[in-house]
Amino acid sequence: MPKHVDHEGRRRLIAEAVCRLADERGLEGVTLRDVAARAQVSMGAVQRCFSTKEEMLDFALGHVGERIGERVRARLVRSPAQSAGTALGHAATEISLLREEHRAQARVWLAFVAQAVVSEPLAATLKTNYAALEQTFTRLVAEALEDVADAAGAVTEAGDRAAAEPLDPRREARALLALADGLTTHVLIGHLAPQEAHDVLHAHLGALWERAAH
Amino acid sequence: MPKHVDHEGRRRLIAEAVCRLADERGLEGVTLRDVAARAQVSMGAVQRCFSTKEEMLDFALGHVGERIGERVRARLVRSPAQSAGTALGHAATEISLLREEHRAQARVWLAFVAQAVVSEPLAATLKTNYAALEQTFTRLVAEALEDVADAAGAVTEAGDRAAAEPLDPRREARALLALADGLTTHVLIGHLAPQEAHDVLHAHLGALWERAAH
DNA sequence: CACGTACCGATGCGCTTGCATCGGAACCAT
DNA sequence: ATGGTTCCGATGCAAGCGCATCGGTACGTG
Repeated sequence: MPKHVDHEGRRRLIAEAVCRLADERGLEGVTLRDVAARAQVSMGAVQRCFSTKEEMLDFALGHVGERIGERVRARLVRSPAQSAGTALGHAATEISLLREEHRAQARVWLAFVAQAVVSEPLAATLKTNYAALEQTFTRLVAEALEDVADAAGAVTEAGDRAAAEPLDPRREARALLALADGLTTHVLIGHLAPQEAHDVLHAHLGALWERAAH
Repeated sequence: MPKHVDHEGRRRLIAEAVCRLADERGLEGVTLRDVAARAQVSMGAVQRCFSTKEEMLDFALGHVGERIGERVRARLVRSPAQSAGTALGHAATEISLLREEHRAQARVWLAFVAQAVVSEPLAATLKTNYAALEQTFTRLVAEALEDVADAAGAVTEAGDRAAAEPLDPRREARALLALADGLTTHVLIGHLAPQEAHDVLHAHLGALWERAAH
């Protein structure tokens, strides 16, 4: 058995080079040669790790998706003492990628989303990620709504609670996810300032609590 | 004075060819040769209309933006008899590009948004369009909120009206716009069905009326 | 210590891209 | 008619692309 290298590690290394390039010049500006140069490996090494360019991009997308998912999860375990409501707020803020240091991730994400519209493998990877996020957020919303409803119920002693439209946790999670994505996009193209997007997002969450409490 | 051709008309013709191609293969798949072929003109004609490819894409983006803006405006004047609230609902539905026949426009729009992140001219064109949309929606939201507040005020006779967080029309308009964009994106990549996105959007609007009426 | 195997980096190939060039066709004023 | 001007479509060109290939190198085993 001759020489052995850490293939998986190299794949991740290359994936991050892809991300850095996609951040700077967009996905169109990502070429095998530039990726190799940025990852400090030769072009042959890139080709041995991924049999085709699309496979490389797909892996890079999965890599970014994992990082984002990890960040949300990390944020949740980092602030467990607080209420489910604030946890949801933190998760939503995290997923919006509004902070300057995550702007690059946001650009990469948007580039991949646009590409996924015309690339079936990318779309599949993307859908898996969104499905996981939706599940996480649905759970968070459900917990937060229960908390608020309980608190309100204790105060009004189970008073007038006949919502015209019942709050569906999954629907609210979907709204939150879509809103976060839309805000991220609008910040990226410069239509909104990060602070403005943050305000909109938290106003939406505030409205959600208000409705939950009646 | 020798031969003269309708330059502006040809530019629009080419812009629509660009859109058809961007819909099918994404913006990366748009080449001068394919555009020329699709628009039934020679490559030289394309080059005479636009001095560079980026200028062509920028014009095409402006073209799409106009079409979308026009559709929203047309929808508004088509249903003037109804309340400001339903008008806002129609406009929001229209801007979400959820209907199958507008899916192509949505794909093109998303492709341009992604490209604008790394292209300053495209970003400028995009920002202009979003600014106009935000203004339109802010006005619609303000009118709708007034209507609802008046109606609620008449019933409760100016009763308990101390919103914890006052409804800012512009902020609500921004939320609506971002939500619509996010939902459109999620439909495009197949994460949500059009019907599901429609439900989320109208649930959001419903919540807005509920809050406005207290 | 030497052998064979698995990896590496460089180079080549065919193709496509955006853009520049140019001879000829089409038009309007004279 | 006719001349001059404007437009057109084909072709050329250099650069860059993804991918395939191949001799050399370094490693782990017998």
